[in-house]
Amino acid sequence: MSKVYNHKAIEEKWQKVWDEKKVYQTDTDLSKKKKYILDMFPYPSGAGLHVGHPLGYIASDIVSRYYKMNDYRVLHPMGWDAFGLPAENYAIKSGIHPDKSTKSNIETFKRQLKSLGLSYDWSREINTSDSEYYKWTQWIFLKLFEKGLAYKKKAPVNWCSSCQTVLANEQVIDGKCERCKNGVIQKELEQWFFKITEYAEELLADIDKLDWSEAIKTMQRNWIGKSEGAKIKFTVHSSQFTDDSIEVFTTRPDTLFGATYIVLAPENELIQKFKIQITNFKEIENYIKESKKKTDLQRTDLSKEKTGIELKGIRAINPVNKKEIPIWIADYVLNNYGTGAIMAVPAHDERDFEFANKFNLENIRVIEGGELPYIGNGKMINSDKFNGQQSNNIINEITQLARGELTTQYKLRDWLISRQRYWGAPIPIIYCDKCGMQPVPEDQLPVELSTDVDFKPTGESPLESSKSFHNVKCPNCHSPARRESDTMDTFVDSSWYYLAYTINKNSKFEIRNSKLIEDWMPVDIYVGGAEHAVMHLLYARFITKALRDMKVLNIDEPFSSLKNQGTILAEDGRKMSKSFNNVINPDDIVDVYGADTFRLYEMFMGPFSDTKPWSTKNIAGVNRFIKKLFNIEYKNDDTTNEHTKTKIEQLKKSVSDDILSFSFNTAIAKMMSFVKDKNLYLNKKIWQEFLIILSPFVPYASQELWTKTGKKGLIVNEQWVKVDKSKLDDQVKDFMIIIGGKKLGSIKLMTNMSEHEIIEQISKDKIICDKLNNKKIKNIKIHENVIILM
RNA sequence: GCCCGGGUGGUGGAAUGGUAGACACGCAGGACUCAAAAUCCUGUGCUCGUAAGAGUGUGAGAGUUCAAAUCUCUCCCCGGGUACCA
Repeated sequence: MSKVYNHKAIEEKWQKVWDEKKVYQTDTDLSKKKKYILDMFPYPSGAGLHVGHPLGYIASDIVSRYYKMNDYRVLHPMGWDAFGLPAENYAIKSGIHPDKSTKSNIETFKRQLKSLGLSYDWSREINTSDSEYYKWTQWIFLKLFEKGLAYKKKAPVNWCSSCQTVLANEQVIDGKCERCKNGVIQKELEQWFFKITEYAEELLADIDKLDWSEAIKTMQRNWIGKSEGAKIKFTVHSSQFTDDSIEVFTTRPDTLFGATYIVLAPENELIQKFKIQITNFKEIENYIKESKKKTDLQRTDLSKEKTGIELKGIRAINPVNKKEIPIWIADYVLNNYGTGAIMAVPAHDERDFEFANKFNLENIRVIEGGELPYIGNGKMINSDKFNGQQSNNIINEITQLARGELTTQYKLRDWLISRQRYWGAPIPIIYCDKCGMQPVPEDQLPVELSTDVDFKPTGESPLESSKSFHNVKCPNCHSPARRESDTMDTFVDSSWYYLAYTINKNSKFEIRNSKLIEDWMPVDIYVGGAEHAVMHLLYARFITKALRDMKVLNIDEPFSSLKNQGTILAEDGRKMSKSFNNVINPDDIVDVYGADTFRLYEMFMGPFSDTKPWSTKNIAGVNRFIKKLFNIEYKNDDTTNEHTKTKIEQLKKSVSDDILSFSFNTAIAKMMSFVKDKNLYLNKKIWQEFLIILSPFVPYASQELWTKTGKKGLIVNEQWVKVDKSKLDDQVKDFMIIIGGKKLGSIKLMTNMSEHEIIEQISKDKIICDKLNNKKIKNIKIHENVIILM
């Protein structure tokens, strides 16, 4: 009679034992090698845990358990990225304070995570909205401010004038406000920035040191976007006397003789400077107004029709040939890259070519080569003394001739951290009429969020409405002053959280000169979604480097290796979303099939990093596998056979390898194959070894089965299996025989045979000889399991 | 648009230059059962064939190679990011 697998009883029983014995408390024995295995912490949304979250958490749990059983001290913590926009929007709708809703969401998340049997050390839990945490977010801001790495400048925001509020990009749908459907405009505000561009070169160079996927590394390189080029000044000529000029950035100074017009970004401040000389200024102003309605993405879309307008009344002079050329403004030029102005070379640039064609602008070819626009290198023509030379060899000389300057330009922009929102860490700055901008003194941190705020949009940061928050004394002269009411981007909170986990709850958190941080950093394995490929990872790398330069940290990079999980789609192949009504709640799966089945299913679905659809039907397979384990019979003595010895050694080796390479789906397939092998002769020792291999994947069931074999202790405290390499190889293997690129068939051979013996064996094989048709074998080549006859 | 991935049976996937489809779902047949469920056994890419077998097959097209799902190029489709969602 088959035994019943009662997942609920098993899970309840062992969860209690784990809690009581505190088995997942971090081992701090410094004589052991360390592994810091970290999940990207979740935003505790009101929707609760999504099946996509645990994909990464289960994977990192398996790896953590593996390292613990291999005698490492492992730090494997979890916490909450608790600040953010949704809680605030929810507060506007429901009147429930973000602090309250966030706390209740966290409770739900934590219960859900615990039910999955994840081996987190919950004594190290962190919460970014806790003032003890954001005190240090603010401290980092002050340090950056002190070093000149935090500064203020004007920058545009999405503004909805009917809601009187700043909108996130996400809240702007087709240029309209998501809530009231009115048009959104760009409005300039004084905002705080972090000077990440100061680290552009190092952020780029150190990518080479990282054990991350090439895809993510390439994305980071492209985002930083280093390009070598030149800044060149074009003198502006008008009816009035002027010595003004427009500076452009170009990556192709070699094409200077082909520059037939200049284009300024609509926001370029030079336009205001030339106001008097420009004869069609009204039209220009209209164009600028229109372009403020578009995002950068819309503006630079190559497939969209180009727009622009000429600045009449002024002309620019090409410094190399003194030719007078027109000046235009067009929104395909962005103000935040380069100098906000370009020289247009329609013959050798795609966008300029399209623009010139539309507005009938001149087109001069200066490099020989393919069809126009030709963007490659080649022999110079129409370029005076440079004619005949190779375009890529003249860059220096032509830049000198134009009195330009060779420079390096990055696409990376400084990090805008101001948010006109409530639910974030307040920026610790005070404005005094007498003393100006004053940082909040360190001993006055944290600057706590006040609770007497109104969440209804008024056109100002919600904190402006709080008198207790807003009105303060100047730390310098003690006269009445006002507090900065913007809060920080939540990416600031998540740029340093990995440091906070290194401190156990008994010690007070102290970021400065912390031995504890030094003992654990850097993170050895960082696991999370590829949606964070650029921004979060780049910001965290920047903060780490900045803290290193302040002598707070002694590492260059926070995350040594990175593993990205793929997205889990709904059964219909679309994204899981409330609006499609296709969301799977992990609780339901755990309730019906158990946590072990849920874990095993998510790991068995497919490659860790692939996007893959959920299929509730397919859960049956892994569930049957677990049930089957409870009916496995083994001999209570030492007898076994050679086949079983080889198979268990191969399994130990390949599951270990698969865990380290995050190939959990194939590891599980191999365990399934092992169990269903009919030639297996299991004894107790081999069965116990199998359970150890199984235990990181299904911690509850493996513990139950372990106890059933008569073991008293916990399987998590066991040592990982050792591989006996002498038993690893099969003695007989299938070889494929190939001649002239065609397969003749296959032959079973001993793996230790010599070439001579192999030829002998082949010539004895009837089927192969028939196909060979008496052809003589002159030579053979052996690759792995392929024999090529020649 | 730009940057980065991906496309293999009815389905999720395996194979990273060497016998395509491991493992699992589903389906079909069988065993057990009064019956059903559960469980177990057998089969299962497609086409033709009773079978042996033959042909064909990894989004489309071309190329490199003794040999391509795998490497190169062009195209199509899908996903992630695109700087205020996190």
